Amino acid sequence: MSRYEPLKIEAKWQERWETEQSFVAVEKAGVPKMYIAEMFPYPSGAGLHVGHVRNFSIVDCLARFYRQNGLNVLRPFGYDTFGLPAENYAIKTGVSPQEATETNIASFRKQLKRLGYAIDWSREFSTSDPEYYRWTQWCFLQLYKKGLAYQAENYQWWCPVDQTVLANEQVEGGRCWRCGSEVEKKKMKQWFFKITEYADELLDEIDALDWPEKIKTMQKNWIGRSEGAEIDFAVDGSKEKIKVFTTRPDTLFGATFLVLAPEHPAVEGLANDDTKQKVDQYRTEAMKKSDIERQENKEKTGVFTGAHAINPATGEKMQIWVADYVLMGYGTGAIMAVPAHDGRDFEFATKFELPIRKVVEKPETLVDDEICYTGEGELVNSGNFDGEQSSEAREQIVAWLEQQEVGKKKVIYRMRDWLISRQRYWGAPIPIAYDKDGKAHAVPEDQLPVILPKIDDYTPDNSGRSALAKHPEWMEVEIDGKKMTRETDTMDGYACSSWYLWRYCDAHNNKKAWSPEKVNYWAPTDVYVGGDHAVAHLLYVRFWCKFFADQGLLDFREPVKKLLYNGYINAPDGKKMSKSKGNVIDPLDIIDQGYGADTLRTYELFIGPYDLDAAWDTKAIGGVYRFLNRCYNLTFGEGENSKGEAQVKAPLTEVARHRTIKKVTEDLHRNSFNTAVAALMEFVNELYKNPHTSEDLTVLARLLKPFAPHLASEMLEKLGADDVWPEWDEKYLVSDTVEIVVQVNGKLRARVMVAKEAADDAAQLEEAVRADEKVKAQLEVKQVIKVIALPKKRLVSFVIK
RNA sequence: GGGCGAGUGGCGGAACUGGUAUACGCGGUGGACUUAAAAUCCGCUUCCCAAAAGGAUUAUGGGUUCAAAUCCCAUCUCGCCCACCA
Repeated sequence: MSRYEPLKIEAKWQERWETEQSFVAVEKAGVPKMYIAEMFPYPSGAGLHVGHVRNFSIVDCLARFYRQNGLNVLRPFGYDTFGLPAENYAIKTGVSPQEATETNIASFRKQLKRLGYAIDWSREFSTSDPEYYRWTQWCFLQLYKKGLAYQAENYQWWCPVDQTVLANEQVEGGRCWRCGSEVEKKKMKQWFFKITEYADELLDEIDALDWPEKIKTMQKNWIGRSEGAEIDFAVDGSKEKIKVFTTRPDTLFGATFLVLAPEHPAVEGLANDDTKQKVDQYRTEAMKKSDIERQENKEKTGVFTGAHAINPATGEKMQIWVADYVLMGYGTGAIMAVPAHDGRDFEFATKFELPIRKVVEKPETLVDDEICYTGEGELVNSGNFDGEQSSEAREQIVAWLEQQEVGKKKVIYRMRDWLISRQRYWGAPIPIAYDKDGKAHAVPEDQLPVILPKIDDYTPDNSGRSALAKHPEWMEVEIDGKKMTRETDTMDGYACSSWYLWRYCDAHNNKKAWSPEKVNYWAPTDVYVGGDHAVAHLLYVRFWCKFFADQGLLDFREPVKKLLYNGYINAPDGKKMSKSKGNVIDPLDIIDQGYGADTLRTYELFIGPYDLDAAWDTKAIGGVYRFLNRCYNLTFGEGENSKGEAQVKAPLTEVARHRTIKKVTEDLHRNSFNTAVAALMEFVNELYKNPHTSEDLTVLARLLKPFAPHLASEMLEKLGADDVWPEWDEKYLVSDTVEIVVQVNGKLRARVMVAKEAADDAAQLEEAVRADEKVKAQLEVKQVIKVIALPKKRLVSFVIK
């Protein structure tokens, strides 16, 4: 008898798939397509880890499942290669990012092949290929042409360690997402993509997406739409006006002072001789503080500017203060303070003894002893608006302000435009050059790509520019006959990953970024699988999709139909795997220990629901190996461990077979991989116990193939069968007699076998159940008040007294 | 502080629409095979009780229902996201 030797089987099938180019996808008119992808990885020097394997195995399982179901499947693969780690590695070791990336990709590719993934390798690319970033630069130019790529000088997040600016999305709790160091504010001229242009659409279409609620909520929070009004407050004795944003214009009559952010440009002109020194000192100190420090101390601080504003509703003079609880980055950087109806204003007013005026009456039903009431209610002390409901007064007051031209309705977003300049070498150069007056010009499309030159010293020079600035020979360029200087910033890596899903559909087009026919055949991506980038990447792809749809280059406005967000694989102790802790599990080690790729893949799908984090269990993987071994023995064994081929048709396994087909099929449709594997295990246990047929084994192998493709292929070859996904017949799932559960006063008291015909009718069912001895004994002494017979649920419930 | 989600054996988890709680796997344990071990195969394994009968049990306390892990309310715990956002 032969033994299950996964490594041998796997090498054989991997070689065959390679030579036969088994997974090359071709557009086929009239055949339903299925485009499945994972979020492409950054190929780090550490190689694949088990977290990747989980992510990729989900994709592969679905891709193979749909392929077996006759769909035209696209399952591509690529690499997100630009980024800091390669550059920092280069600075440390002198190995160029180009070289390191190539080496890393080679090892990733080797590992991926050893996992037996059904990848269309003909479409492979990485974002640092000039032939790829040529089109990333082209995308930039399209945005530039439409005014959606622009330059602005402003305070930006700056990471002093990585020496680059960061997008808002890359600042996590005041720290750099890459290196964890505290970020600073630095005033710089930078490139932006105008994602806010699409803020409303990005927000409004979230609800319709078949994405996890968690991700949808995060995106909504991130966009952070708020509706309100912008109101002008005249400065007393000056022509100056201060614009404030408020979501509660209904409380305007209760605004008793204004507060400006320390960075607010108007502050300077407001201070008088008496207050100037104090104001300047407060501003300097506040601006020195990092955001983390500002957040740590929530005790309100602030200074009076000495100036007053006029409340446009009451005509009253109100003091103008400076305080750091007002943020320059949100709204207008100035607020009207309504201490009676805002907690923060209340705290501030109490501390500095500023007036508090109630303008919203708490509904009497509310017995709330809070002095500051932030809810809705009837307006008081509000002139003509007294007696209105606050929720309705909002509109009325705004209309009144609009009439007097001192305010207007306004919607603002928490989301900022996307800052894409990076002062680093290892990224796609921004295709812009400056003339001698410093004016920006687009590099003509026929001069793309702007090649990232090979250099020796990658260290930024501390000037706020990338290492490219040290190469004047590269920076010089002639455009339309004029000498110009190239932009030395490169693009955020997220720009590169914002369109790769479409490049997969037409990966080697050297005339265009993609041909719309090909992309519109495959895309949008039907299933996109990842465990990271909940906001940034997934928001950017949606943004570019809408933009390119508007340019007529895509027929769809949402790039991802279904998003699966998989959980992490943690170390056995539940902690994150990390190199420094030395608790990393190497997938190749597991394979080479003799378990093989099939066991590893199946184990990672069996470990738990795909969307939850799971802890690696070194022992549990043995259980999956035993299961595959049993599959092998059923097919290749000579009877020692199985009951062999049945001479007659075996009704027992027939039922189990159809039940299993149904269960596995339905489970895969709802992405319940762990229960699908469990169903296969049950089926195998059944086959061990009962005489079975080669039909049983064929079905087993077909159902097993998405999980353990090598072994399943080997089994199918032996059985002389194809891998077409089997169908179940409901007729096998109903038997002549059915088990009826009998409950008495809600408790399970008996299980009674009843003929199916009788069980299908409520009256007959009750009669049949009452005939049972055990049930009789239960019902004998007491009076039956109510009987509920449910044929469909196979249940009878008695209530007795 | 606000929002969302989750709490089921020794462990990972199953129960999809309220209807047999604890599938499947790990671990544990008993047996078969073996001189022995490994591998393999076959049992048992939520808890209480010597066994059966029986009882209890899905974080805790209430409620709705003939029937609740599932629905509702409150409390506790954990996780994630947002957060001086006007």
